[in-house]
Amino acid sequence: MRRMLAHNSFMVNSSERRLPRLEDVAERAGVSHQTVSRVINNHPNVSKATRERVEAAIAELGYRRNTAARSLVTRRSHTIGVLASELSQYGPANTLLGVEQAARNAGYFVSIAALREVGAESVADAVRHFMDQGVDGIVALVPHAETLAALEKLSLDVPVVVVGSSGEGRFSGAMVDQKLGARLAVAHLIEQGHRRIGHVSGPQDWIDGAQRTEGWREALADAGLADDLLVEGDWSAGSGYGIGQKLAVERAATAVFVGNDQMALGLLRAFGEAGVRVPQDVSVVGFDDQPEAGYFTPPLTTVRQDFEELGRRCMDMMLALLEDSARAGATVVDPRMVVRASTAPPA
Amino acid sequence: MRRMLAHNSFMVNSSERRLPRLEDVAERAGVSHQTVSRVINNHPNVSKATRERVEAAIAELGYRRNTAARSLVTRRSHTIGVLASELSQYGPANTLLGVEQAARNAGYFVSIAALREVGAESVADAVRHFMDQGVDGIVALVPHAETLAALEKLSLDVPVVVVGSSGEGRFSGAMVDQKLGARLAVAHLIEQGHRRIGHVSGPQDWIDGAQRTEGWREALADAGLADDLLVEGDWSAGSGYGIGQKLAVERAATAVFVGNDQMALGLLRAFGEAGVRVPQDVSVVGFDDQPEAGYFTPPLTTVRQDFEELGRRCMDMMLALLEDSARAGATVVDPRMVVRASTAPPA
DNA sequence: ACGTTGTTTGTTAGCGCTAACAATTGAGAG
DNA sequence: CTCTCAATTGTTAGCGCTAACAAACAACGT
Repeated sequence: MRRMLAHNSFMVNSSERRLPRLEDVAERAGVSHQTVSRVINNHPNVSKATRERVEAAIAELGYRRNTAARSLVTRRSHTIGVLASELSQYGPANTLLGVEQAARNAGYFVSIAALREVGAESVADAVRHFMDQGVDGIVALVPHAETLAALEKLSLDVPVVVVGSSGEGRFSGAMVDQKLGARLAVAHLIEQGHRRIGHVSGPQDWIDGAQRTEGWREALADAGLADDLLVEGDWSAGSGYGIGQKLAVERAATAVFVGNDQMALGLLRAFGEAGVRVPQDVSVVGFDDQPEAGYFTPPLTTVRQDFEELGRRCMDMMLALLEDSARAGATVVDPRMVVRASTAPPA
Repeated sequence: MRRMLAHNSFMVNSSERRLPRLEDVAERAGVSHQTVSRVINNHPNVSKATRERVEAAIAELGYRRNTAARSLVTRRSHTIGVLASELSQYGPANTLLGVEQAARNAGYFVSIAALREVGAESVADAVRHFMDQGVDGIVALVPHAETLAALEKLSLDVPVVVVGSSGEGRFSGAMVDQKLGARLAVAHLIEQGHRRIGHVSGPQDWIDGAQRTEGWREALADAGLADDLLVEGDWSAGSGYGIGQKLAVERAATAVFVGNDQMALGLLRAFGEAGVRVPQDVSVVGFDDQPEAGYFTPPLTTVRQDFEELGRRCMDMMLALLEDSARAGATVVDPRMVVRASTAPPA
């Protein structure tokens, strides 16, 4: 008891010269360092008395295991790499939060790598970065089909969970059922009596974009309606605005299902400028339900996705894979309608 | 040359049993492992011939340095922890991207920890997480003054860079000049002839919120105008909507400077419903210039901040601190006005 | 020729931890 | 009172790397 080390929970790290090691704890508890190792790793064969003595010593010294040393011998870094593009978007950002939460709860670290651009080289670069770090697994938040394809071409020796994939490829996946969401949106419009239902889609090379369009098409087919009113945007409010200007002139549809809330915002703006009233003249449905959607002009009917839940599910799946690398599969989160003022029966 | 290992740039990791080590490279190049270490660490005293031989061997074997082993001996993880709250918001998310970009370019890994709630215990928890991981430094993306205070109370032995702090505390900081941004916004309104300029502020316990309010106050004082029209919101569109309803009844101001774009959206919505025309009856200025701001009804005049640049500056500062821990200070990014249709001279 | 530099390379130890094995102890059966 | 077995604890080796030192070698002036 040469020196008294603080173990106040608010004192995260003392300014001592050297951090205590297993050996220091062992000495203090009067056991071997291996016994201390057993205690911190919850090995069963440690007597209760010893365990308590060791735990006391750990608390007194404020001992924290050295991750690098453990990684070196176990070949496990307890780090999950999150490969993300479009992290500034509402969806991916919240998914990341879900992943982080679940990971930290499970004792894992979360490392991120943002994709600078879409393309195989950029993906390979990010993956190399993760391999250098020795991540135990990779969660791919990659909405582009191309990115996913590039990832599948790489020969990886860690498990990969893809967000937004149905898990039919090489990797496990967790996804919000985009097709279902689109069908809900279109069903809502049909229920209100709409027969000419257009679609402002997201880019079709995005997995979610293609899925939503497919759902729109299926719902229309089920109802015996035509699926000829389709325009492709780029997710941005600006593209929605441009498309809205055209649609305002054409006036072919009484309702429009828009691929995301941002494009819907642009559409509403264009309609407003052109004197097309929403919902009296045209009904508009968005997708995502970002927090602002309820304050658009008019408040937007949209499809809500629980991105955080998606992230948590992802991490759950990753943990399962890390325990038993044989297992794989997919988990699906259901979206739901949020009806606001931008939809109404046609005139 | 028993086995031929691929070193195709697309093959990130072979499925060999064991990854090659320094020793393997050394053997192949006919040198000692230490010489290989010198090559990969760019030590000067290696002859050109040897260096080339070693580099060839590295490429042939696809050797990648084991981070855990290096960390164990150097006590450097080459990892930066980003402590973030409100990561789902436009600003912090983009700042994170800037940090990630600069970090990866500098050969650093980026680990994240999201704050589950505001409060000292949550901060201590996240910091402990980072210390367990052995991060070399922490970038704090913490907009609450309280969070920052909690962080300052901890005794940390790694450098900390705070985003949004002016660097006058214990830590270095990188910030967008919020006060200047607010002054620009108010100056723009004054220039248009407004004399009664209200402010819908963000929460005053947020650093940025308080700064913007202060800037509004100063600009008014400089012009000899009253600063009595102040209401505090919570950054959300919903709070902006509620406040907008009240302001629409009171009609005390001819112009409103709103603390962020989202609250401005809510305000516009409330004004629209109440028949208050923007900008004819009231001018509105936002803050942030998120991508959608140009498509509000009407398009929003606002103050643009370059969040990614902020993130990059942060990381630059961190790198400087890591090289020379004595250095500290602050770096400031200037915001700029983006004038759109929501502002006009008073009637 | 000689020592005296400086440059390049090799050897050794050890970072802090866990896995594998070895040793010790105690309890119960014979 | 020994023997066996299981439970508990200790000992040893080594994960892959870098720092520190040692050795070898060349170049140079005297």
